[in-house]
Amino acid sequence: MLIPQLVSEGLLTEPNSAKGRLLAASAALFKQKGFSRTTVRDIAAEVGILSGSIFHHFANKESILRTIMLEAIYLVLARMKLTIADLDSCEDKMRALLRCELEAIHGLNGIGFTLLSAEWRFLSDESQSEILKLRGEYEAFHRNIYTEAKSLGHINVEPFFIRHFVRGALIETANWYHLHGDLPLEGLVEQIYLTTAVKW
Amino acid sequence: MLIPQLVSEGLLTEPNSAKGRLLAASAALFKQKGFSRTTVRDIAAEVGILSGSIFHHFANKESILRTIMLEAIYLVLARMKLTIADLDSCEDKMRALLRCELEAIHGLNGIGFTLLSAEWRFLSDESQSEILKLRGEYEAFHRNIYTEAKSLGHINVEPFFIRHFVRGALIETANWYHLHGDLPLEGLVEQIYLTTAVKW
Amino acid sequence: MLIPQLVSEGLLTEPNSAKGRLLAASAALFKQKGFSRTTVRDIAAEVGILSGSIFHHFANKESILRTIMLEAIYLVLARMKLTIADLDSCEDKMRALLRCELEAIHGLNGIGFTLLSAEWRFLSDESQSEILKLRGEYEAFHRNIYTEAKSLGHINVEPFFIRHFVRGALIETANWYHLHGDLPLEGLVEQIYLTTAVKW
Amino acid sequence: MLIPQLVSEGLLTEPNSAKGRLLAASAALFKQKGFSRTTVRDIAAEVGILSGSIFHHFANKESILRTIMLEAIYLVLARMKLTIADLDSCEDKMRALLRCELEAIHGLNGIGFTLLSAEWRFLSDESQSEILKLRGEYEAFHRNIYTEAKSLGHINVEPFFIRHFVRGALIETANWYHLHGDLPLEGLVEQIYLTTAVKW
DNA sequence: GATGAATGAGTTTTCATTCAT
DNA sequence: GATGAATGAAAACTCATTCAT
Repeated sequence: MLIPQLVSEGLLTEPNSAKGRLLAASAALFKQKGFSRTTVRDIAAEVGILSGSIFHHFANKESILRTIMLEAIYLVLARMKLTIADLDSCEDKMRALLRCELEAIHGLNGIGFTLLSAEWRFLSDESQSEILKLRGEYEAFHRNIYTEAKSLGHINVEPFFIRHFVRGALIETANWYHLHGDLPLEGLVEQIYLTTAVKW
Repeated sequence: MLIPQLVSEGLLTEPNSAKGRLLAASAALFKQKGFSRTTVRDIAAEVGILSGSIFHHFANKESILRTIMLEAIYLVLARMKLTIADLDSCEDKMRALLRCELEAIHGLNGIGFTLLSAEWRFLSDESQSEILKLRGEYEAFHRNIYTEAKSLGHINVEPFFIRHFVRGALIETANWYHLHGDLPLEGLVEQIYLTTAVKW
Repeated sequence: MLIPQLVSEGLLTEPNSAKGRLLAASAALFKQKGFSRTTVRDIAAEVGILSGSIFHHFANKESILRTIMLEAIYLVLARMKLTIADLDSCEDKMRALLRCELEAIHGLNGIGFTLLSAEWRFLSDESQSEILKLRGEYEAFHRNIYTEAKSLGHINVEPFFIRHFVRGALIETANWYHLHGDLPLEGLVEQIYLTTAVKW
Repeated sequence: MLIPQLVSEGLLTEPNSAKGRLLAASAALFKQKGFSRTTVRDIAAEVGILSGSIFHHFANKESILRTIMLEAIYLVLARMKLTIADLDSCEDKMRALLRCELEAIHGLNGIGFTLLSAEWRFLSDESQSEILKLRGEYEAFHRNIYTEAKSLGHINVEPFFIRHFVRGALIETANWYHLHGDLPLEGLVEQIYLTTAVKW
């Protein structure tokens, strides 16, 4: 889950470093209270330092958010590629991607994807476009699978639309689905697959 | 679109009153800049009064947001019931509801539904549960239609799941679909209908 | 208790008039929440009018307080004179005055004397000196009795001191003595009398 | 007068620290103008910082008042115990306590006790009950001496009553007695002692 | 790297008072 | 006499950020 390779490439912060603990604490607080209502003092208190010391590690509060988001996407991208790598059938890949995205949304690795949409607007314009690029790569990955699926007759709606619909449906699960409830993640994947795939 | 009946019932503020203008301006600003980055001074300036005067009408900034959201739901609920009223076929009703919700999301009437999810976390706990009640009523309405649809064989997934998926898909359209682009709203409705309805 | 004569002399407001109800409500609120934390809106709400309307009756908030205090002193002065009028023995008079002041402090007539000391500092300088004059008259009255008592050997401390001590002791009862508790007012009077009068 | 022991126990703020200077300035201003009419800007200006900086040390204005009051009581309690420590006769102790309380009331050490009663109502409910506990300890101390005095025949009124009366009389001295006038504090102590002790 | 004190501009909020209707 | 909307000045409080130590 940690993918040390990303750390060595500088894309992920070493989780045990001061900076890493700062990021983890911030992510948790941003998720819980929202970016704008989390103060740097909150974060510092969580880590056990004083607020001024934060600025040895980050230029400003926004850059903490930006780093969190960037790392989240790098992580998901890497995981997605790893997961797909040894799958052949298109249907397996579809299901794998659904599962992968759901895991990201529900925070099975790292901070949880919901932060990205929830606090998106608090990023500076530069940070937003920096992340948009990565997101483009991420979305292309998904769309490609649906394009293949369409050509094979697994779905009957344009990849462009179906990917948007599916993304919305998945993100929304953050608001009602609970990981440790009755339905295992596998089951949720199946429900979505059932809903979108061709039926007869 | 105005539904004067709601005004006379006290559920909607008279749009031409001082309070009404305050609400409209606030909603527009919240949508544009977000709740936390809209100052009461911004709002006051937009309406042409001084910031202190706002508190003649609302106890605090949060209660403006709360009022906006409450009115938005009252409005959508009313519109939904009106729309369904003279439809018979279940398929027509499903499409009508899809269209109705999309109109709400894209702000065709009143403030626009996206505000509700985007700024939800800035409501006080009390306001949140007040709105959750109304939302319950709203969701039940939708679920009922899907229950009917399931029994008629129009869909093959449990109403509970399909409603959640559809809601997510619809809300997400706020991030990519543009009202005045190539695809008319009717077409968007059809794409979602196609995606979720039974295919063969 | 009402002393209509004071009303006819313009020293007391007719309690059933709008102004009178305003005064009563204000006094109650000032006592409960303090002058500075009682808003004119609070007062207006209590009376059932809007805050703006208060200023038809009083020039400003401070003048409400001033009027309340003035009336309180007029009332006590009048009651004191009435009470003393048909008493002969000095000891009876001492006890009568103690009782009279305690009744005033515990609000047996009108607003209650504690307001005077508690909110004194919120009066304008002019109001303060206006009231100080009346207070001088009031204190002289008390001191005269103690002067007589000293010459008769009922007390063994200078009237100047004893009056100050007694006033302090009486005012403080507001913080611990309860009218409807075990000790009747008469008993409290006796305890103070016992404490200050000559013992052997 | 400083009682460094209290500082080391964390009950008193180091008077030379930023927080200590803030407290001293606040106490002086609260005494002079009252709590509600002292602004945080007043306080900040007195100390030579900007108003916002106050909130680095105190959560809000009320907590400044609370701290002042708490420290005042800790101080008086400590002084009282120190004073009594090497006295044997009950009459000496009574006089010593009278003197001790008068010194506190007239601000001979620290802020002055009058602040406690004058601004009491501006404390939050929690702060009030926090202080009430300490006050209970303080009053018990006094009452114990009077209990002893009663059993020795020095006074002829129940300790419960006499303590209340004496406290009232002492507090009221703040309104008429001046430290540097004709009567030395010792003389004032004697007058009260004379008034309350058994006479023959 | 961390501290702790302070900044300073900005925020929401308060509220007595005014005044046209 | 009352209304209700607005004023406007001042209040408390917020908080990311800076910086000397």
